Amino acid sequence: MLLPLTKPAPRADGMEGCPVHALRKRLRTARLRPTRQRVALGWLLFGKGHRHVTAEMLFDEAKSVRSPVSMATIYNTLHQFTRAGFLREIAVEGAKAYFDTNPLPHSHFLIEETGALLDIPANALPAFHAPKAPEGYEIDRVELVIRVRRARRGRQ
Amino acid sequence: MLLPLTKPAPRADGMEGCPVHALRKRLRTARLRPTRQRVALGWLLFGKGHRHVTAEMLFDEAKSVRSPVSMATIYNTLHQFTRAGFLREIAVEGAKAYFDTNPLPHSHFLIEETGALLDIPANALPAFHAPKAPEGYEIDRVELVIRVRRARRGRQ
DNA sequence: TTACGTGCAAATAATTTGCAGTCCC
DNA sequence: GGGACTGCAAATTATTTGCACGTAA
Repeated sequence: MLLPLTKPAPRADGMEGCPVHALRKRLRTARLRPTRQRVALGWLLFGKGHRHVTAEMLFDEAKSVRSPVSMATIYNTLHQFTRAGFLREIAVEGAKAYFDTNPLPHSHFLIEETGALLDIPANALPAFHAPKAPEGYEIDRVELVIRVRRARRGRQ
Repeated sequence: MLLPLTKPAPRADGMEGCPVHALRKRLRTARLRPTRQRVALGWLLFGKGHRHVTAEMLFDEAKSVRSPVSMATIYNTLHQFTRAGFLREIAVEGAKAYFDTNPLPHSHFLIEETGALLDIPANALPAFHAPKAPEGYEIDRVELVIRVRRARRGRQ
């Protein structure tokens, strides 16, 4: 939001600039018909650097650019994009689900006052060794969220 | 649940055995009147090793031991206990909130198939250095959840 | 043409709230 | 006795579903 901490990383998925035709192709590859709604949402999601969005944020954004889409379609699309590997769903607190346009494994700061998410730059987080999974289980993914709050009196 | 991975750690909060009078005292210290409902829920929560419960689990348990408590009271009590430092709320996926009777910082395995939480034994997780918080912010807490799933064909 | 998509409205799920009545100090 | 607490039911919030209609291939 206000913090310069996360200069949008260059996209690792070959969708830079994301001209509409590339997006349509990408949708087709995922066996998703490039409908007006999906293209509009894809454009909003992937058109400008990585983002963390909620269904509601995307709904409002679509409306504000005159491509209104129903909530049902927002949810359908977010889940289809997630299944296709374009997005990653992030479980934070509360009922609200976040979707991250960077599907690669990485960690987040959660600003407690606003509920905003911030990528933690890979170089800011020393690698750590995940523990062995319990007997009979295997690790699917590691979710690290560091909850931060405004420091009192500007220190820290 | 079935896994021997987490032998309930000895309680660090002086509530071993948790005789009712100690619980009542503890509630009073937190400026919570030791009502029938709060004592019953405290007994269920703290009476036997550490646990990860949802509001619904606690509701059902209270009913099953013939101390039925309304959902509103379950939620009130869980939040009051959390504010008092007896519990820690854990944000996992989905709308459902978990409350951990171990309020000290520690991490969890999430069994994806069942949604069950498992403490990660401190010695199984090498310490790692948290990154510096963004400018103007300070770290409140670190939440690490390692999502695991059944390994295919018994291997790991 | 026709299977896939979309939008609406109603349904769910988890949680919160308002308030009349109850109980602890 | 009086304020803190509880229970009920209705309200909220986030999300899902069912189904008639629309639209891309």
